[in-house]
Amino acid sequence: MEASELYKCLADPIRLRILSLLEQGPLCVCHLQDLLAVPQVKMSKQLASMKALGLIHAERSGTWMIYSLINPIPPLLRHNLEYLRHSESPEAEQLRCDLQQRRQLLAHIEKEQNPCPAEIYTCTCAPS
Amino acid sequence: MEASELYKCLADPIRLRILSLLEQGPLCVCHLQDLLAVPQVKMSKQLASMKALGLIHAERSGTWMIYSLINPIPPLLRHNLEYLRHSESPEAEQLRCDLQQRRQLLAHIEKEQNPCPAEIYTCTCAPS
DNA sequence: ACAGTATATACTAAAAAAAGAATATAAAAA
DNA sequence: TTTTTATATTCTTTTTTTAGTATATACTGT
Repeated sequence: MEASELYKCLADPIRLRILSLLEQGPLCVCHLQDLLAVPQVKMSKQLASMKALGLIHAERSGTWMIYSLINPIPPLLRHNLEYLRHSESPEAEQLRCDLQQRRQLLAHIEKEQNPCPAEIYTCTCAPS
Repeated sequence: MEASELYKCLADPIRLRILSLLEQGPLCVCHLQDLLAVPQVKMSKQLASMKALGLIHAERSGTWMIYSLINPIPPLLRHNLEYLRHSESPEAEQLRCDLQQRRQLLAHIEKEQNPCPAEIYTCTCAPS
C-alpha cells in the first residue's frame, strides 16, 4: 500500500471515521451505517474501495458482513489515528464521539441481544 | 486547515515532495521545478492550491517567487513528514533523495553565485 | 520603450471520484 | 418456495481533479 493511497483514504471524512472505528475492533456494515449515518450504497462502496486497497477485509456472518482492519495495521495509519485521537481539532472530536457511540452501541447490543438496532444513542460527549 | 484538506495534499506525490522540501527551508519555484522535474504550469498550480489552503506562502524576490511553509508548521504535517522521513517505503526513499538533491543544489548555488541553474546533480543516494 | 525571464492565470479537455437509483445476490425466516 | 434482510454491483449522472496550451503579468536588464 502506497502512502499516497492511504492518505487518499484519510482525506475523506467518512473513510477516516470508518478506519478509526475499525481500529477498535470489527463492525458489521449496518452498524457502521448507523454510527456514521451514511446511506447503504455509499457505505458499501467506501468499504469496497478500502478492501480493494487491502486496508480492510470482510468476513460473512449470516446475512451480515463483518469488516476489520488488516493485521498488523499499517504503521502510517496507526500513527495518524493515534495522533488524531489526541489532538484538539473538530475532526478529532468527531472521532472521539464516534468511538463513544460505538461503545454505547456495543453495550446496547450485549444487553438487548439485538444485533442490529435501528436506533443508537445520540452522542453526548461535549467538545473538549 | 482541516485534516482532510491536509491529507488531500499529502495524497499527491508531487505535493508531498514539495512540502517535504519546504520543511527544510524556502525555495524558489524554478528550483522546485528542477528538483522535482515538473513542468512550470503544474508546479505553479500545485503551489497555488496549497497557498489557497494557507499551508504555504510566497514572497517575491525580483522575478523569483520564494515559497515557504507557514510557521508554525501544522503539527499533523510535521508528524507525517517526520514519520515518512524515517520509514522504509519507496516514497520515503524518494523524499530523502529529494532532500539530498536540495543540499547539492544549495551548495552549487552558493559556489557558483548562479541563482537558477538549469542543471542540478542527479541523485546518487542508494536505496537504504 | 523593448526584449527576456520567471511565474501566474484562463480556458479547455480529459480523467478520476462521488452520488443515486435500480437491480442483483446471498443467507435467514416464514 | 416465497419473503425478508443485509449487502453488493451496475449503470448513469454529477462533481472534482488533473493536464495542457496559450496568454497574461511582473520584474529585470538593455
